[in-house]
Amino acid sequence: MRSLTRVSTTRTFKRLPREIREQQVLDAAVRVFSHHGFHTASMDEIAEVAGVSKPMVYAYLGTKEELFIACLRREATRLMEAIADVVDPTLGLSDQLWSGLRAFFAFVGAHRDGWAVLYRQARGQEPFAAELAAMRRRIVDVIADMLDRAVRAEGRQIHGIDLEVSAYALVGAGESLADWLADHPDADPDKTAGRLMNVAWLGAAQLLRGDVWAPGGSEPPVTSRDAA
Amino acid sequence: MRSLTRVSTTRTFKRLPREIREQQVLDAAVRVFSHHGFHTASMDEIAEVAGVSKPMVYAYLGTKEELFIACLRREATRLMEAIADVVDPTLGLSDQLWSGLRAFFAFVGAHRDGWAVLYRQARGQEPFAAELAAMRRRIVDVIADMLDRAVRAEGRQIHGIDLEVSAYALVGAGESLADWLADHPDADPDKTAGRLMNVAWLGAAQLLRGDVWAPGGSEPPVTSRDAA
DNA sequence: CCGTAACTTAACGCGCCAGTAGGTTTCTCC
DNA sequence: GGAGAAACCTACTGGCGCGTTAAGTTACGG
Repeated sequence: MRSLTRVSTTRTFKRLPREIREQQVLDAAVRVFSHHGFHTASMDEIAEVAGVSKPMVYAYLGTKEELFIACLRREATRLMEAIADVVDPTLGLSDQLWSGLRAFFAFVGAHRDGWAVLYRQARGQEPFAAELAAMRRRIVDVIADMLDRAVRAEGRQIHGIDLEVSAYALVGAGESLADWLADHPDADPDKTAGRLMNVAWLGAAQLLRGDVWAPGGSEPPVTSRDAA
Repeated sequence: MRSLTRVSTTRTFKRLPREIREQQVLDAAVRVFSHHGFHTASMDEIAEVAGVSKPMVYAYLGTKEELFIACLRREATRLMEAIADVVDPTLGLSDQLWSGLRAFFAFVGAHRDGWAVLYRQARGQEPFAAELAAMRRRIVDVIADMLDRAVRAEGRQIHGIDLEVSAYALVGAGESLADWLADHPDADPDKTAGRLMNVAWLGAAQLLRGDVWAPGGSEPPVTSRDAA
């Protein structure tokens, strides 16, 4: 049974070391996953986009699920490193936050596909959601710690869970704006970071000072304003 | 060809009007979708959980995709109504926000599955993400409008896109905390709402006053470019 | 220029699941 | 009490895509 294998193709196949191939496959996988979603994406398409045959994908990266996890880890690591490279722990809280946010939005602006995989895909699909949640938890803890140190530096204190929830809100706002950024290619990452600082940090600064919003009266909750 | 239909089962099946069955199926679908995700969930399981045979599901709610959309719409409608029922447009901005947030978190606390479907599932799966995005867009516009009116009431003005992004950040923080709430069954929805008010509103109040955060040494990030 | 390892194409099995065909039981209303 | 509709079932099927294998082909090292 003669199978019609391409006989006279001039196309020549570069032989590349495994590491490079793996990165190419991961690149393709991130793109395909981000466009189609985990389940809808097909391994055949990923292989094709990577310019590699399907058995290679399986040989190097394993099953579809393992491949997706590899994508997750790579993108998350890149993101974390991009931020860690830039944040200077000797600086003040607001400066740390500012530089971190700038790096964060810059990364998302430059890796929209990766962000889509991390944020939109992994969050819902249960095997991965847990892993993703653990990563976010680490970030939240870092932020909460920063807040805590800043508060203590002012000689005051905030209850742990309040800190955690505040940090969670900040992280959530950041993720949400990142999502917005991913959908607005013309938007400027730096400006987005600045806007988030405006909304979030001004509020956080109040918190650090000990100002608290109270639901009681119907008056504007403003803090140091001439009281009504 | 004899098909072995159950002949002598004593088990009798309650016959219920279509409307009730539909709700039961939707309840089951929301539960299953929220646990497994759209693709991983099987129609067989939904039917089983609903206590109904599969053809019933198809007869009443249509295909899997249509069923999911029905879930989406029902949960979203419930959520919107829960909020709209409570917000009094004659009140001030902060009170509207506060009552809206309370209703929002109360709903999420009481309908965790529904929230999971709306937020974690629909956001990633492409046919639905667009629909969901449109809903969020409406909410963002409402918030941005509230901010805008409040700012104008103070005789000032904020550029449209800044308003939009600020509103987006607030909504994102809210969604994120709702997510947190869904994972912490013991947490108190009202307290969570209060914490978000603390972080977000105090910051927003500053914004309304015209205060702008500026990075330590370098250029100012955003809003009122009166100076530069 | 030969052997070997990196690749390829081209199948295929198999499980899973959306969706359907067709029959049976209860309700309703005249 | 009977006819027609509406509620409900069991049991199949068709297809798709993961994961794998078999057999051939090209490059590279010595």
